[in-house]
Amino acid sequence: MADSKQDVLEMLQELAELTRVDEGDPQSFRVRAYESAAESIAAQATDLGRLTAAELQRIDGIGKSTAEKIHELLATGKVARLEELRRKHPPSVVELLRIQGLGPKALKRLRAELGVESIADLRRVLAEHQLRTLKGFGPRSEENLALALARLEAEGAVARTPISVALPLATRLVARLAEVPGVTRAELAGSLRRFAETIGDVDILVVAADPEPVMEALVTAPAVDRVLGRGAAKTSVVTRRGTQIDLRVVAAHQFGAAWLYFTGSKRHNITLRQRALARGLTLNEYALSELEGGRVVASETEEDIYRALGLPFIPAVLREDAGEIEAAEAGTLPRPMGTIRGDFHVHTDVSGDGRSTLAEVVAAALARDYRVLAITDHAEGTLSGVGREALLAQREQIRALQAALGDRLRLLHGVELNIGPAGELDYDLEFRRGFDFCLASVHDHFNLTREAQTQRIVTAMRDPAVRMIGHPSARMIGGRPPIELDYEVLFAAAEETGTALEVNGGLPRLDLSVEALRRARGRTGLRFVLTSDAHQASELERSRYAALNAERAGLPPEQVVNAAPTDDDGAALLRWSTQAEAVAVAGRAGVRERLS
DNA sequence: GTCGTGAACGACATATACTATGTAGTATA
Repeated sequence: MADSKQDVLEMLQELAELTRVDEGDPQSFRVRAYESAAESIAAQATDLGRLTAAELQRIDGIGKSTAEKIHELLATGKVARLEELRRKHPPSVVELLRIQGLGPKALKRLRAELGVESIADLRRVLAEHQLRTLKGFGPRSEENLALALARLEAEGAVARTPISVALPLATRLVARLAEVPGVTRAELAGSLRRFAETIGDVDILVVAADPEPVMEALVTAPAVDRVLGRGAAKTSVVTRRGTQIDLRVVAAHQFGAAWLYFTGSKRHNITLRQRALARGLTLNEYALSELEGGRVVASETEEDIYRALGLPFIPAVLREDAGEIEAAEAGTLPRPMGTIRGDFHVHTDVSGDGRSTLAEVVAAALARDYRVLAITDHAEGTLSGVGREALLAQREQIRALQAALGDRLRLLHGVELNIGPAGELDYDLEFRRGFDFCLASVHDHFNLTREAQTQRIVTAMRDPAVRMIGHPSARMIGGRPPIELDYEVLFAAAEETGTALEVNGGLPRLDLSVEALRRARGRTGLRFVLTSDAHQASELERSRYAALNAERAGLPPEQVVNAAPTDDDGAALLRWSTQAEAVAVAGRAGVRERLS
């Protein structure tokens, strides 16, 4: 029953969608109830199949009716109410809702008054100019629907954009807008600022007295394909590859309120606005003001607004209405990661896919004021890997460089081992022990069973030379799904063997994921390492993304080896890396004794 | 649909921009 949760989620989401069509009401409370039930289920870690109806109903947002539907689904594979809705609203009708600009109310009227039951019907009605005969519709509605329909057919389903694609695009656009004369500030907002793995659109906020040249700069950007809407306050465009960009321009004194609003999440905003109302205040994207009289209480910075609502500042990565507002009130918000003082997963051009020389990578680490740097090129088991001689030559190079560096930066000669399908590792134990630092990662055999995948990694953890597991799920956001893993077993083995787990900051990876890291919270024996997995010197900055990912999960900094508090100056990290060397030489058992 | 209060019923997520039509739908966080 590994996928029962996914089945239930899909059932609830389909119920919500079909009920929206059924009721023709964008504000339906029934739809909202299904959606909120789905969110509660999504947050559940336990296997739903094991829960009784009574236990299900104890979950917030799930009552008698939904509990029964879940049981019905798990027992029979079907839900009568869903089947009924499916008959009433066939896929050809539901598909119509994907047309931009066509909502549930218009859809209901199109069906009732013009008999539109499919995209083909809609095309016919548009061609015969029947739509403009309906009250509330005119020639422009016809024209726009026809355009939206053509686009939908050209593009198919619009997928969400992976952060690895969206962030570089958004960064370029922000830079372009920042250069427009009169612009005093340009910032990323929305789900990108919250560091979501995939994003629906790019949100950008600009401060300028005159919005006109800013809007003009956006609509004339080379990547822009078409303009969805353009006004004095906001403009929306779509790029050639189908990513929507929303731009807002505000006055400087409104920046905080606007950034807060535009960053979201939507649910976080709604909860904040409710909180404002409870205090006799109202919050919109321009200001927090008094309900009576409208006097502005705060608007210039996000900090001001949170303070006026009786809250400390909540970092953008936590704004999901997943308990962060309550935690802020109680003073139990997770603390941010400290300054990163070292990296333990870095490639040079010794790896087939590496681009920078050892000297370039070391120079970049020095520029970042790192205390420790582990060079970890690929072992021979992967396509980009190298044999013993190349690695031994690299070791000589590193030792010589270390002598020149003195104690400014501690260099570790490491290696990224490949974990075979049965947990086998490159070289032999003797050779592996010769490294200062071994991390081991999965690079192939992605389709084994959950038990086999878990076992191969646990086997690698038990190797005396392995100190860290790299990108444990091996996923690529927007590309390859994660391998199946039993995280309970994985975490227990990591604790038992003292093996650290990587938080890989490479944007296609972000592995472990936020979801997996959340499951690790509370396991105080687990240790994590933020890494860049850099393949060129400039990519060392990706460890910052790893930090954002860890913060998003609410991971305590003390469980993260290389995110020590700023006043520590890397001393703890040096101890840990020295310990790593000890592990490589002495093996696990000896170190456990020394640590205890 | 769920939930809290009181045992059946009302409340339930806010506030705004843009567009096309002439008040309301759709969309955004």
